[in-house]
Amino acid sequence: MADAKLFEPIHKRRPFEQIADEIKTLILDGTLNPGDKLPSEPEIASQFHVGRQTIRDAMRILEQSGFISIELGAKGGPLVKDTILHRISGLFIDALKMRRSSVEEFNVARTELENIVFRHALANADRSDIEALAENVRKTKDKLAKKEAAWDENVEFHRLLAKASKNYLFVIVMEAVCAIQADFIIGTPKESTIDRVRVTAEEHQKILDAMTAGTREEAMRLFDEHLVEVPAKYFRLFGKKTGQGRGNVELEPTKRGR
Amino acid sequence: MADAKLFEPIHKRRPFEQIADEIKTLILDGTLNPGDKLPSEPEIASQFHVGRQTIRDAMRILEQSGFISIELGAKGGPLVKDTILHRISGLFIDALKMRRSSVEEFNVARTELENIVFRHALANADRSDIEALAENVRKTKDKLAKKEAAWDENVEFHRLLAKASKNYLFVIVMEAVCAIQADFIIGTPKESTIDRVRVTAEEHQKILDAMTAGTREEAMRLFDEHLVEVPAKYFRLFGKKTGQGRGNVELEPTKRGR
DNA sequence: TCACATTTGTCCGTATGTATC
DNA sequence: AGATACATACGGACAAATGTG
Repeated sequence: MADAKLFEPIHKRRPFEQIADEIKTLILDGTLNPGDKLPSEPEIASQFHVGRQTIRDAMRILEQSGFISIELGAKGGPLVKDTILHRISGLFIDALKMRRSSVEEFNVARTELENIVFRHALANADRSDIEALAENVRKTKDKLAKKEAAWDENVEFHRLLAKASKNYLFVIVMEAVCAIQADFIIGTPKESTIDRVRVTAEEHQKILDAMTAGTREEAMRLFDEHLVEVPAKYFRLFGKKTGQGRGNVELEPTKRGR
Repeated sequence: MADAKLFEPIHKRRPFEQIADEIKTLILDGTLNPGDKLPSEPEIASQFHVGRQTIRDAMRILEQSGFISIELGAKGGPLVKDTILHRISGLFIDALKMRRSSVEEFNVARTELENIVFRHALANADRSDIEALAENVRKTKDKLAKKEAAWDENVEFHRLLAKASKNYLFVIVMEAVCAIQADFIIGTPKESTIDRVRVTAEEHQKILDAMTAGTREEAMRLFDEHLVEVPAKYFRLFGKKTGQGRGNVELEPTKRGR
């Protein structure tokens, strides 16, 4: 009897939230699919019998939740597009910045998470996964031969491992881990980058070889050694001001050329 | 030379996005803190020299990103409030629904993640963490004595373990895991719930005892046994329609009493 | 190259619902 | 109960961007 749900309706759900929910449901249940174009804002507004402003608020929610993207111009408008993973990664970074989380914490968690994902990739990878990993290493080496950095390809290797684990939760978490690391890496001296990428690519090759021809233990050992820590000196997740600005705050106006 | 970043500016950053970013930066760098009240919409609009609609769009973004909440009425307005974890959890659920992820996948990932977090909690928990866990178990038993379900308290036990791991990344991930599980649990027959909660609370007590008085191995064994799987029959993450509705789609109007 | 149509982005004015005093 | 202050919502208008003829 005395369950929860007794004190639910603190405040009514706002109309633009309801509309966002309805459209979100249409996407989740497959009525609308990625690639589908939604009607224009005035069109949706008239169909829901609300004003344009309400629809715009709903569009902001759907955009921020990673369900749609909006394109400008004549053939533009709301487009169903799944960018949820990107949004999750962004919120992870925001959360860490908000809590002033340290790079040491990240290194610890990343090591644990990557190891789990690799174990599952080792157990569940099929032929197409191995092929994708091989193709990734090949592409990376091609780029390196042309003196290109190929940082993205090296990160992609880890994403492919997550995909090979056959567990979408691992895919989500690994995507966030990669995004956080990329956020750290920005600002790294470029001279060291190309060499670092080369070493990493070599290690990826050896890990892949061990996955196909070697033993499980060997593969896990190589992967363990592969997980170098992000140096603390590249830590740039905010953490300056102490925050004494309580109460109402004056905002700085933006400069907009009009 | 031929780096990435050549094809960056697909579309310019919209004014309401810039404003959302500026306010977000003020929060992240500590100029604005949780509990601070932002000026009213017209006030912010005049400070940025833009119209109210632009500010409203920015507010929607900040709200959806978990940085502010908006309160109605005279003393209302935008309020800095960190709900990022809640937003991340919501996006996790959305992502799983979008990919029609199975409950088996969730069980596998949850087991792995909870085990890691528990190992780190075991290694890093301090006196106050143990005390918080003990208090949680005590409160749960009190509620059970009064025939109340106390489901939330049992979930909270796992959140407290994540906190004890001293790693905020684990806190984030565990929060998401708990939220996903709660999403599954909705719809579970109520008769079995109260007994289930009682068993769970007993196991929590034993785990806590092992953490304080027992051996590390014993604690981990008990925790392993504690992680029962979410039965597949409670799986209710969508997955019906096949999605043949390509092209422009007619939306259903909402019924609004006016 | 030059209009033209379409759609989002933006602004203003006004009205309503809600919470505080 | 009434006044006040705020977000929410409506309608109309123009500017900016983009694709088309």
